[in-house]
Amino acid sequence: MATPQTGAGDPKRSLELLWREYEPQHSKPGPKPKLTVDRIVEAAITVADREGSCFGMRSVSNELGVGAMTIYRYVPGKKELIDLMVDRLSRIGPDAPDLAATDWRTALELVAESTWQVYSEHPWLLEVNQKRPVLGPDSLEGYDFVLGAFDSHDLPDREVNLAVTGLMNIVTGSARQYLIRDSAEDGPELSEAEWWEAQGPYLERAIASGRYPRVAKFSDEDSWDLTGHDAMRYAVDRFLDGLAPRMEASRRTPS
Amino acid sequence: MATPQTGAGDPKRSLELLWREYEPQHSKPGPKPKLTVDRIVEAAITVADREGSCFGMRSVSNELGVGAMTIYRYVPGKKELIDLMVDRLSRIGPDAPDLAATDWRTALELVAESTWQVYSEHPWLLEVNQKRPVLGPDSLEGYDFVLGAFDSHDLPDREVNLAVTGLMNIVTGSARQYLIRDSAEDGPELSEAEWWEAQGPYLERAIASGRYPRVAKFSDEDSWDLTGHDAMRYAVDRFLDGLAPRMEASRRTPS
DNA sequence: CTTCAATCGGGTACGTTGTACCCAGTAATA
DNA sequence: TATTACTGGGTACAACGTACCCGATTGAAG
Repeated sequence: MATPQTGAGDPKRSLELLWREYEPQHSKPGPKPKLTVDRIVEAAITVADREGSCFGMRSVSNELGVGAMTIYRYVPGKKELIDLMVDRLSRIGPDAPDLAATDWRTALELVAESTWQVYSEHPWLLEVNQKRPVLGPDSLEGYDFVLGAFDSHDLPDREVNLAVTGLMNIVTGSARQYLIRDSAEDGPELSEAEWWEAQGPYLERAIASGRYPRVAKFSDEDSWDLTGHDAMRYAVDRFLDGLAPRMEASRRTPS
Repeated sequence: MATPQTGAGDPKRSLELLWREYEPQHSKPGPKPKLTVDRIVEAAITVADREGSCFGMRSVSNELGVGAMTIYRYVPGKKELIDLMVDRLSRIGPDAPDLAATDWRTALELVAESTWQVYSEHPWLLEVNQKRPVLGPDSLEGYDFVLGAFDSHDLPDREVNLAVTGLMNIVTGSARQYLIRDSAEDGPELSEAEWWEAQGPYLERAIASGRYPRVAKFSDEDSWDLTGHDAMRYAVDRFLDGLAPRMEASRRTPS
């Protein structure tokens, strides 16, 4: 229960794993390893997609058909494994467009949409609590990729950083609100409709009490049923609206 | 480990608890209850502030000086308790200003700042994964309070909803990035400085590899050390910049 | 006052989690 | 062939949420 955190136990080992600096060409005694870190990470992602963020290490072992403790020969612990999984999922595909060749706004919208897509496919990502930024090779490449959207502008470096961080945080924040419920409904929890049906009478009574006048004023309309994607797009759109004048002012002249 | 979710087990009981519709005036046989739900919620918040989101039910019992299972006489389970804690923390103080009497922009900035403050004081809130919106009395009152910022405007209800949701998601998203690390460092985890010191060599080597040209181009500056609050403010400011023309266009004439 | 019944707090115990530890088997080197 | 490092598998433990039981307590009914 209750969301223990994801940080890094032994940072040295964790970073070695992230940057794949291990495996001394394997001319050591002993049997050859049956697994690889990458296979474990891939299997763990599969399991997490199925079981949600509360996936168990035993499930990962099972997915790989090995003993429960075998994984620990490759990965120091669950926290480090999650770090690897997170970094893996921020890998950008080979068919990614060149953001530098695109208008800055459509480029950033594209980044937001594709990030949203990743969250849709792996909602457990939103339930993971990273104590420290992971910054593995794939994350770094993703960041580098996004920076391409600012290539033809002279926005100060610091502000570029702020803009990218802000955009990602907007997408992540919106996704958390709306996508978490899609992941791994374990057991006797109820559906969306059932929840609102149960909650309805209480809300009606509360609104009828007059203690929430402003909510009451527009509660009977369908102003409520907005999808998560709508919410994300609205926030991103307003954010980009606000960013626009600064981008235009810093547009680099083609000289 | 790994973030099991917060939803609602039995919705009926959970909602009764949220709306405090229990306790039939106590003219029943049996000993008088030693505790109240509110005392439990308060104690649980104290414990969570100290131990982080991975606080244990036994710690709450201990804080109250009762047996481990006694809490379960009042609250069906941990998930429901967390729901109550979350709702409790979105209560607005009695000294809250009247947003309707304030300029819309400063009003929304105030909302963002005070939300940030709540997260600063209770970082474990950011680690909690709510599967369904809680919408208890305090949350609803908080929402009603925020709606006051739009009183003197004619923005469509749906867009008001989108704007408020967006603002909250921006604050929450930013807070998650930067505030989670402050909560409950349990055991042999390392400090911020140690982490960056350990990560530094890897990043330098990665950047030197030339695979991240854009990151390399502005990595040696101090464009990186932005505080979480800076990041939040930048995102909120751009969002409000983008919202501004729509707010101005919908300003209600004093007639 | 006695009896009944409902409800209290406390204690014990179970299943599940991450993972520390031990052990027998394997393969490269001397 | 003997040595030695390393493998995967199994057992075991502490901590967790919580189901369950039990004696004690207190109001209502006779």
